Amino acid sequence: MTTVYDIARQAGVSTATVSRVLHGSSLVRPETRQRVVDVIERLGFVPNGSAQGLSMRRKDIIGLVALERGADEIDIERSSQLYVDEIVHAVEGVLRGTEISLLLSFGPRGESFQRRIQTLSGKVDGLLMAEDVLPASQLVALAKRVPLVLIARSADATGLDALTVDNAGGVRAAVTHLTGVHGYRRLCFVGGPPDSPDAKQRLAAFGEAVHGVSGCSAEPAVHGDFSEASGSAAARALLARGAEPEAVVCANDQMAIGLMREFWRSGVDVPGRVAVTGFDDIYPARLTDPPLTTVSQPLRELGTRAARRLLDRIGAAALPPAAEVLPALPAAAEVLPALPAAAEVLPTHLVVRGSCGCRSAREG
Amino acid sequence: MTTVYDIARQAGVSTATVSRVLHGSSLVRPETRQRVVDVIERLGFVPNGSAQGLSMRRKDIIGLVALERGADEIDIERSSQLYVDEIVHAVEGVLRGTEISLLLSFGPRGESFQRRIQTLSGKVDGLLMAEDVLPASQLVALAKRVPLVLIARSADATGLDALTVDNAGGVRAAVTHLTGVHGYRRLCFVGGPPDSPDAKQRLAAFGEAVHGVSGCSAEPAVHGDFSEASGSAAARALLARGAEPEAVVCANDQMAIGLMREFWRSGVDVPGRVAVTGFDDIYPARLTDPPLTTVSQPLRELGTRAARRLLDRIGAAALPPAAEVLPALPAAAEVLPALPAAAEVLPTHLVVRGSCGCRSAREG
DNA sequence: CCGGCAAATGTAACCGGTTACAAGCGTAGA
DNA sequence: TCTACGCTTGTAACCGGTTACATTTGCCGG
Repeated sequence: MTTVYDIARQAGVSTATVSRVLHGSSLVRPETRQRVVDVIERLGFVPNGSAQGLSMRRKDIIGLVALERGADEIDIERSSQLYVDEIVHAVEGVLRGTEISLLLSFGPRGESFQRRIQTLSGKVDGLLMAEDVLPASQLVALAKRVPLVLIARSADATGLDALTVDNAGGVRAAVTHLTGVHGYRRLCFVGGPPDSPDAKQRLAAFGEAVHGVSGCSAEPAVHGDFSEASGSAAARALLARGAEPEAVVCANDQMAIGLMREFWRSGVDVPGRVAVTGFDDIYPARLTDPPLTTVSQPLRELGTRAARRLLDRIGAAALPPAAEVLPALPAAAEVLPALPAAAEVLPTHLVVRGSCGCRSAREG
Repeated sequence: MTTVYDIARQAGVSTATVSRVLHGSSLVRPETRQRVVDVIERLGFVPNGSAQGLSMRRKDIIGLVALERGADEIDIERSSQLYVDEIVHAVEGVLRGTEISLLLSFGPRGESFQRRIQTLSGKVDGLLMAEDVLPASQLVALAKRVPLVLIARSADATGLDALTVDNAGGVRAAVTHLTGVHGYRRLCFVGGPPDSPDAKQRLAAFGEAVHGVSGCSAEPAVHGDFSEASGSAAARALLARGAEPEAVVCANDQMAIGLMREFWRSGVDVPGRVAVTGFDDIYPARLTDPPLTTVSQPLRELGTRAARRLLDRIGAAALPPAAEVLPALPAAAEVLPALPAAAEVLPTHLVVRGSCGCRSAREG
């Protein structure tokens, strides 16, 4: 491979000058610069990232680590990753105005993945980590070596930067709607996998919310794994109980969709006989029949904020002007300058469509 | 940050020994190894990726570059990226059995993105590149510096490794079904953006396929950008023409969904009045009403193969046993050992559901 | 008790950039 | 003509690992 030394030789200058040209230093005489640029272009030279990283003590790479759930499943169940994908794109969007690139790693949780994360942490300037990939102890150890921002982490990781969405508020809004507007009293919750902090929070919030409504009872929850298949299974479990509930609150959209389809197959009318709500507001939620009433979470915003927070921590040189990157929720971001490690909670909101019993045109 | 020198000093050995321990060399006396390991664990040492990369002439990172279409759009139109996301996960899956990690970069095409790719190419051992991100000339230049595998690239990049799906065959299958089974004769194509090689191939194939059926006519195509919104627009354009076609073949599912929804709003029955087909078989295609008849492409397979091909090129040390990673299409992969640069085309197949006019239970 | 060989460990060069510091050069002012 | 100063450029150390080669140590048979 060609190196700065090659360039230097061919242009008749020293490597220092080549380096200056590469960085647009103003200390180079225009004609010298031109000579160097010519050679660089002719040889198609691109500096070695490792050498640069070593020398500058800065790799211009950040990492994103997340769980991969049910990766080996046979079918298209992939869509359960929509969550992560959305965040990936949001982060990438922030990085776009930057020299920094994104290194990512998904894994099934376990020792092997933990080792992967260790290695990865040596290749990056900072790390975004979603959900409970690592135990809290390892997290703080890691945070000592490399800037770390947590996404959708359960509350155990105190003292670290963390972003979450208001799961409790979302579930509360759904329950309030179902009980207040529609008057349902016998509700049931379909929960997610135990390794999801979001799922846990939603379950807990459901219990409390139902408890707060007089005459309202929570039937024993059914538990799935966020996949559509597990939603269908939940529906069957519910039907097997005999008297199904008036309304089912699902921990995510995926399962709500599976549930509705299974009900449909069994001839159970939604929302006539059973009302259903989801959580996430993923794209297909608008497409189902009836369209799904669900809690929308600001995934994009979550990713964007997490990325910006991390870059701040790293002390990234070139943050884009920040204008127009965060059109929504304009305040709060400016409160950060002091940058105390802090947990930030982003709002969620109920999107009322048809599956709760509300009349709705088939609109998005 | 702690370095091998720190470890060496504290363990009372030389850096060479530390390095040997890190790599599990058998030349270290067990008790010495233990002493070093203890220090490493106590200090939470992780080797600096840049230094390692520089020294080993190998960064253990590969890159994935793809277009980000309509990134700035206001709404959830994100789902048009489903294509890339699927491939990302497939590639990640291959890398999981490896020391290598994935660096990715999406961008809107243009000079700024091209510079980003240059920089990125200095940070990786190899590159996967989707669609027509770079002009062919730059591609060959790039391929000289770093192993390169193309995904869904148009045919202009000859002599380079490339993976594609059989777009023509898929469209042909759809047209054959619509004309043969259902007897439609007046067909129309809704095309994708001009910067998508897939879109171009599908359009061309449509023309040829229709031409091959006697009495069959192709009405002037409408062009969208792969987004659902542009599908709706296409529907309106079609309706404005007066006599709508008997069947509409869409270049992707996204647009087919938008089209169907717009038809529904306008009271045009699908498939009663107009039949519709898509391309891709993304997850929501099963959920629409009627469920979408579409051409399925093996995205996962595409990503997996591309990744393996690249790793082969790099000469990656630790490829997983290859068993069980590629359950489908078992042959052909073994033909590679010689590794001539080659274009490989993966098969597509028609998934018949309801939107073409076939009776169908609302199953997946 | 010693030469010789194998195993274990250390020394130092090298990977390819960056940059503090030194040095060269041209010109303006004395 | 000489000095000083500013603009360009070069020299070489350093970033943190790896590894060829040299060296030390331990153990064997002679």
